[in-house]
Amino acid sequence: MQLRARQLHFMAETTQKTANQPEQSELRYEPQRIEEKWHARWQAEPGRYAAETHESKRKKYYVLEMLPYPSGVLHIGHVRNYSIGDALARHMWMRGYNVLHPMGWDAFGLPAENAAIKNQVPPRQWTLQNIAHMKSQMDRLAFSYDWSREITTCLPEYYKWNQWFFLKLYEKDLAYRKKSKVNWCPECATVLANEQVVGGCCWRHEETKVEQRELEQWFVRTTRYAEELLADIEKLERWPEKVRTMQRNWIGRSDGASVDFAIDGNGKITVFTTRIDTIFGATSIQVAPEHPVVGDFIKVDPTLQAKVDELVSQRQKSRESDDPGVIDKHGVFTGRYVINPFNHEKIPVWVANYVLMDYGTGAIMSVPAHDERDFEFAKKYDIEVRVVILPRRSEEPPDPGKKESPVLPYTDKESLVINSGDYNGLSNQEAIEKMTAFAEEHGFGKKVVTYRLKDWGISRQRYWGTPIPMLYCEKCGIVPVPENQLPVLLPENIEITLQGSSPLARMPEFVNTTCPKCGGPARRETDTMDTFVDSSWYFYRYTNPQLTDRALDRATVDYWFPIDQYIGGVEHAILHLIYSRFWTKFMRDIGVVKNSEPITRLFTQGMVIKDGAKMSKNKGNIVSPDEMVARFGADSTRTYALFAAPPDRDLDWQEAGVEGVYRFLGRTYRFVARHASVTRIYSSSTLKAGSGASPTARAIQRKLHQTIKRITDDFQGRWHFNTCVAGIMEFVNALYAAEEEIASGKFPSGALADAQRNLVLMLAPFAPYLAAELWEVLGEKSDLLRQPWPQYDPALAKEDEIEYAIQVNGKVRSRVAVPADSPKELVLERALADDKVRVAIEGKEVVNKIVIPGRLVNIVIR
RNA sequence: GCCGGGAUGGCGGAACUGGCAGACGCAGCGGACUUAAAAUCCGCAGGGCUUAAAAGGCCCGUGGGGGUUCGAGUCCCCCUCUCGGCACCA
Repeated sequence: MQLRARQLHFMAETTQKTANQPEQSELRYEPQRIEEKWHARWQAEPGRYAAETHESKRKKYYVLEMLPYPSGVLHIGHVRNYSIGDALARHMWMRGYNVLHPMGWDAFGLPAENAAIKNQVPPRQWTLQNIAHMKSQMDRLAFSYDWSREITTCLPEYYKWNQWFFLKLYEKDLAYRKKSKVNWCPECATVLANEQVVGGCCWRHEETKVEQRELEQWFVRTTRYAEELLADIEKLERWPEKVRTMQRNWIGRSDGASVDFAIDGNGKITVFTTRIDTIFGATSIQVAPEHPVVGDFIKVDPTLQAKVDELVSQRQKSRESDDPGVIDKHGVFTGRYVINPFNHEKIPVWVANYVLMDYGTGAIMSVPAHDERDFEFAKKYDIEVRVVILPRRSEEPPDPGKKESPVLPYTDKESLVINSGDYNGLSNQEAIEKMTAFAEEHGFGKKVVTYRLKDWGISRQRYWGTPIPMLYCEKCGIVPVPENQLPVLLPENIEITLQGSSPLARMPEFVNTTCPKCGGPARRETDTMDTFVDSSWYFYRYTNPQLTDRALDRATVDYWFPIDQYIGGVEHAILHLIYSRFWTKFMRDIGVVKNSEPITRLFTQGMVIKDGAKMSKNKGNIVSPDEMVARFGADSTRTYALFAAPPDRDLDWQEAGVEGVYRFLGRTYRFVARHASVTRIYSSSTLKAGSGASPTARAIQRKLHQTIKRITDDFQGRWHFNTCVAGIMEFVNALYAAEEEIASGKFPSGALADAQRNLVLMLAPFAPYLAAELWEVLGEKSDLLRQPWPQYDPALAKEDEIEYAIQVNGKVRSRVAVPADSPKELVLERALADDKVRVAIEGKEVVNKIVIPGRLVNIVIR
């Protein structure tokens, strides 16, 4: 507080001095003065960043940064994310696009409940306070958001539509209720989605082991769209390959067959396999401990129970071990047998700890010769290893008795099926086709496609979320809340604890209601929705957030969608982005939108690192944006966030680096302010090459157009904003180098005006405050945001003369300058005439001469 | 284990399609201005050898080893380390 007061006092002094003498060389760059002045002006102009309607004649551009959780304060990671998006938005505005650049709040979620318990503040109040503060931080950083479109997911105006969409999901049989084992985080006291379990622990509490509980849950049938979600990844050409791969793996399609093995006695066990071609090599069947058949077997042989329990506890232990990767394989022989439908052999049934109940059928056929896991298991329990496939037709079959390792997959065309009755001599692919057909024909198997993707469990036993709009009536069963009764309001004034069931369940006035079907007593669903529901479709709502009679307006959505550019952390590569893609497809199928994918181009920025570690509260290496803004200004903070590293890479935050950017902005400010009087009078003019104009001025102009090209290209392509900023620095350095001539008055005024105006325009996306100030200093009244982006002119960027490096055998021996566009012959002639080159090649035989236009000459001698 | 990034001066990074490695910035050193300091402005700066010194010259150098090429930080093969994701998926 004290420091701040002193700072302000000091600034007041200098401000007065410079205001009276703007041309003095001791001009100071005072970001606080400049930024507070423009901040006040812009705050008084709320419509400043508003997009035009969908009837606009301009081409649309929808740029979006992932909406934050209102935790209380912005951190540097946010600043980086938004600085990238804001630079792009401002650039696109200047390019004449109708830009949509909205912001909102992912405002439901557990931290608000925790804060409520800790500080005795209602979640709503806590959340809204945080939002107000973070919004003011964003404004201070001059992020160009259209706040008229702001959404806050915890407000009924928004979550009403979550509920409406849920009813639609239910109508389409895309939402269903089932009793299931769920991941339970004791710390959160709630259920976690599979996606929220990281290495057996809660994604929020990395130290907390997840438990299994059985509960009635609402699920969304994401698996119905598994195939389309997978196939459409191919269309996402402008997404990072990394994210596409992660999604492909997450969906995890595998093509195979199910095969029924008749149990010796009665019943059957159905296995899933991708390698039916190896079925003659199956020497046992393995089932998951949870497989229903295990219960049946136990009824017959109760002694089995204890053995299976032991197996399960072992698995639990392995899961809790530090290295969850490779666990020991354990198994229990059930004493029972099944019949292989292909060779009618009797093979044993085992219960194995590595077989997963929730993938495939929970049962596998074990082919030790051709699968590493099966091999390991077979060796341990002394089960027969039978080779049924050879990698090449030429190879001799190995002696199975001597085998020390599995023969492994062998899926190429050269493979050869052996020891398999009628199928001997086929390739692996042919065998798969024929065997599957045979199984289908005889009714004991069929072609099956399985996915790793599971349905999305959305029930949360928490208070601070969207109430699931369903009722339970004694007579009618599950009844959806009628649409005209939405929203089901989340009650206020509730006592929040982290114990057991949902806080809502302890509120009779919420729970007890009447059934809309029969009028009898009914209970409300007391679980709330996973907050990923809110973020699955929020970006659509930005197109028309004020609508009260429907979620979206089709014409408006069709105009803005898909999102042209989405920017956020890679940590959302799977969850958020798969749910969002799913939701879009679902909305398309109920006619709410027409597009099948929500996002055209995705950009995932790198993490912010400090002192070698990811910035986090735990590590105590948090940098506060407020502090940076107070010390160096918002412009320096933003520009540094872009300058320190390319946006897709991790960024090492160094305070000295921010100071460096601050110095650069100061240099820019002083130069422009010092020579503003010229620009205020003269209009910009361009110099023609070879017109006898000042060579210094031509050099500046050349550098200017080279810089314009560099930045313009980057915005459209690689986004290496670090080099864009470096380019502007170089340009400013060039202006300083020419300052003596400029001060002397020999420098053409029109050219100086041109350089200054364009410098400010190029700066505008990165340092909006300084750019606005300098624009005004240059006597401009117009809004910089709507100024056309500088036009690149190749003729003006072109060098008159090019310096070639002259190599002899690949080593630079000399340099010669030749006029640009010199023919190769001339360049070579000059190179060979060079003294140093002559010395280097004297008495040697020149075997090759290579001229790379505009770059170098390489003379190869022997 | 599998799938992706990455490794370049004291530090962050640049070199976009194989063509002068180290742009730009930080830290450092020297100078100008100043009574002085801060601020500012100008300059130097990968390592080594040669030289009284400078200029100049020579050699080495992009995690390690090999290869392709007139030419490799960039392409190919093998390896090391590191970060991120997934992990018994049948």
